[in-house]
This record gives sequence, structure tokens and C-alpha cells, in this order.
Amino acid sequence: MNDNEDTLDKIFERAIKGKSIFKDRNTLRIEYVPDKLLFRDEQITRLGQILAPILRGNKPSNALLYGKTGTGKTVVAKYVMKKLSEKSKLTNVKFSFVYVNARLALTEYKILVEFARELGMYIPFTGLSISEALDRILIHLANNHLKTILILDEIDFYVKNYGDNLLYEFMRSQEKLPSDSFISLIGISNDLKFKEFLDPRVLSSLSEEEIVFPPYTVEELKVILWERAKLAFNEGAITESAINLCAALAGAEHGDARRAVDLLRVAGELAERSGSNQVTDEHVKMAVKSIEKDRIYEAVRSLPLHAKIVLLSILFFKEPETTGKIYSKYVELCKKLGIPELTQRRVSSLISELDLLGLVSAPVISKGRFGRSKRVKLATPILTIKEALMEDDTIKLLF
DNA sequence: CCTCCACTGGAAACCTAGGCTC
DNA sequence: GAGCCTAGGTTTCCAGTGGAGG
Repeated sequence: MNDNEDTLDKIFERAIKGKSIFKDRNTLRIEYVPDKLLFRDEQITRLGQILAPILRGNKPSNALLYGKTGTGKTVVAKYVMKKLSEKSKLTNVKFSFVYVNARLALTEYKILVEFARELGMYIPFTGLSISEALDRILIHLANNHLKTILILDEIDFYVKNYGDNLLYEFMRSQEKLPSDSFISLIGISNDLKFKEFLDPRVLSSLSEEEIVFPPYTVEELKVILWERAKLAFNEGAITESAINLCAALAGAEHGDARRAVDLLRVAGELAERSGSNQVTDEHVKMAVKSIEKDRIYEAVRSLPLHAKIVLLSILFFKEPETTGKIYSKYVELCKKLGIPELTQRRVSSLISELDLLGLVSAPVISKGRFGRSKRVKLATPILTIKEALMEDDTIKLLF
């Protein structure tokens, strides 16, 4: 029996016996909201106090939650909203809460589209002005006497890219709404500096209440992971040192619980796939690599065609190259494909975008007499990028 | 100290897809 | 269907620039 057969055999064997590493892998998903949130009592209480007035039909203050990624902001917000919804069934007050992630929505307009969709109304994905879209939402709220709490996640991303117009409109929306409906805004931010971009009026209104989420310590992460592991894995399916390693790796960054839980999930999946019956340190180490690879793969795959061609052009050079050189290569590739090429100005922007995604590194350097340009080189394993680029039918023609 | 390369990156104009009103 | 609107991507234009070589 060779290794493959051996592995398959183990997997099938376990499937038959109904025994697996996981008891309930859903508890390790990002969206999962646990019944009990650890080390966040203070924040939960504060947010609860802030939002409680809605149970009597009054408008809660706007609030701002901030802290680094994976410090529990989103999960606390969702948790409190869940509890609040349950409580509201006992009273007559009807309200809705809407969760929108600004970074996933991408544009100002799409935030509104998302907001509307969550309220159960339809707004066309193009064709309306922003103010028209907002007006429609307000009319909908007014007609249905809706009290709404809008949780705007990654609000810093939105403000940095689009300014605070929309926030300002939300703040002023009360003037256009009857007294029995309102929008309260809960902003969630990874970055405190974004306040500098806000108009003072918006700032004072948004940060009527502020809740800070400190990073988890490694010790706290360990406890959190243990709690999750108990729900997710079968008895004895994970070693203590594997959990500690997850906690240590995530703690080394900045106490990122999301990353810690992610590591645990992927490590579990890898262990299961390899036919092992226990998650060990080795699986965690493999998980680190696997997560990084997936990230790159996904980033490349979702790139628009021209960005992919630019990336491929960069791939051709072993040494760091200037924008000019890469542009010539890019033009050459476009000719081969028989598609019209973009201007160098645009390609320069595309390179900057690839830099932002972390796929390439492209700092601007000066070479004195020989001009000033970006120094472009890959920042990620070439094989992974190649593999991901091959997925594209058009790009494939160039290999 | 000055020059001048090979761009950078801001600003505005332009194009396209789609929805609006009448 | 005409004539209007907007968002988002792109092109056009161009002033600005860090520093090696003179």
C-alpha cells in the first residue's frame, strides 16, 4: 500500500466510524458569534448602555468603536445587537439593525445600496446620484416608521477614500425624518488617525460615545482559543502546544483573535486532510503558509485583466525594474494578445495598486542623472503568482 | 552647486454603462 | 425615445522632484 492509499484509507475509515477531528467547524468561522465573549465585558456593557434607549423607542447616541484588527469590535457589536433584538421581542418597539462593511462595499454608493438591501428595499446599482439614493432610503424609513441602527464597519477605509460626506448626511438625516424614525450610527474603525479626516461637526456627533478595544494578550488568546477548541474539535483532537502556538503567532502581531482562530481552523482542516487524528504544531506551521498562499491567490485572481498583464510583465524580470521597462514589456504582451494597451500613466497607477495589495513592492527611488522611477519587484513567491495567473483564460495564452 | 533624466502623481477632461424623467 | 443624470475607469496634460554626474 503506498502513501496515497494509506491516507485515503485513514480518511475513509474515519468517515465510516463517524469520527473526525472536528465536532463543529462552524464555530471557527469568522462570522460565528459565540454565546459568551471573553475579556470584553467592559465593552459589551458600555455598548449595551449606549443602545438600551432604543428599547423604549428613543434614539441612542452615535458611537465609535476602535481598536486593531481582531480585537473583537465587530463581534461585540453583532453580539449586542443580537441580544438587543431578542429583548425587543418582549417589548412592542420595532427596530432594525443593519451591518455594512465599508471595505467590502468598496464605494460610497455601494454602501447605500447595501444598506437599502439590508432594509429589504431595492436600489439600482447604478444610475442614481448618491443624494437620490439616500433620499429613497430616508423615505422608506419614514414611511415604515423604522428605527434603525447602522453599524458601519471599517469606517476608516471609507473616510480615507471618500471623505465624510455620507456621514454628514446621515447626521443631518434626522431633520428629514419624522420623530418616530431615526438612524443611529455605530462606526467601527481599525485606525484612530482617521478622525483627522473628519469635519469637526461630524466628529463630535459620531464620537458622542467612544469605546476602545485593546489588543488581546497572548494569555487571553490562549483562553479564547481553548473555549473555541472545545466547541470545534473532538476530545483530544488538538494538542495544547498547537493552541499555544496559534496564540503566540497571533499575539506576536498585535493580539489578533481573528487570525488566531483562523490559524486554528486551517490547521484543523490540514490535519484532517492529511489523515492525521490530532492537530499538532506542524499543522499550525503549515496553516501559516497556507493562509498566506490563499491570500495571494485570491488577490491575483480577482485582479482586472490589465492589472494581471502588468503583474505578468513584472514576473518577466529577475531584478527590480523601473516603470518604463515594465511598461514596454506590458505593451509587448498586449500586442501579442491583440488588445489595446493602456497609457503609461495608468500602468503606473496599476503598479501602485499592486503594491498596496502587497503583491509587489514598488517604492519610488531616484537614480540621479538616470531619473526618478518606481523600483518594482515581486513581494511574493513567484510560483504562487504564476499559478494564480494561469487561472485566467486570456493570460494563459501568453504562457 | 547646478543640471537634467525618467518618471511621479495631481487635476481635469473624456468615455461608457446604466437609470432617471418626460 | 430623447436628453438628462451619475459612478467609475481611463486618458491627457503637466508641474514637480531626488540625486548622480558634471
